[in-house]
Amino acid sequence: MTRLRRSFFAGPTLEVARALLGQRLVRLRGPECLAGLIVEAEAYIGQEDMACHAHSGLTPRNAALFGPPGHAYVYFTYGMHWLLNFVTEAEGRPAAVLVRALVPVSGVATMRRLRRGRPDRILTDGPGKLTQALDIDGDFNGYDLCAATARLFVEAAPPVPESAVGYGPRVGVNYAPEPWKSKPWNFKVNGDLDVI
DNA sequence: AGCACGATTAACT
DNA sequence: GTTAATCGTGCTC
Repeated sequence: MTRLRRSFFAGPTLEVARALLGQRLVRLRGPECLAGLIVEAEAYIGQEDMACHAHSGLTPRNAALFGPPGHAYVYFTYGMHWLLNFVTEAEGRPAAVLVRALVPVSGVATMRRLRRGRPDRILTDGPGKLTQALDIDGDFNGYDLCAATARLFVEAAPPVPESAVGYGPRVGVNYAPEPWKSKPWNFKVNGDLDVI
């Protein structure tokens, strides 16, 4: 399987988010390969986007957002959860795609253990859950997903047909003013294909 | 130095 | 449907 290259992540964030649906997120952990197909993603685009962490400028926390595309932006929230993003567009322009849900395809036994024996259907169906299942934390903030030796990257997989894609407002950003609160920048694979 | 809150989850009623 | 958990960050004093 071929890995998605930096030129992919350098594209417009909405296109990248849409195209990421169905692609395979791979996390090599020691001798193991943990992987899942991306079934929900969300775009955060630029300093003008009041729901984007970059809205009030560069800080130590969000620095990776301003960095080159194809790197991870991983941040800590609610005092307990790590969330994984892929940095997009040109270096200096803060934009990213939040990975919100996966369908596990490899290393499921390990994911169950990392998720403390929870049922398979809730292993990776949320942004904080999938980082737990794939053992992704702040150590991956700023990580280059396109490096030859990367242990976290995205592999090309069959694209999801347009008929299976749902568009909606982003989750958990009700604090943001309009129009940002209602931008339909959440992309998800409709139910039936969740079990590929 | 102090404080309010979050791109969430899980365990309640 | 409601709420506790839990702490780094960024803003105010």
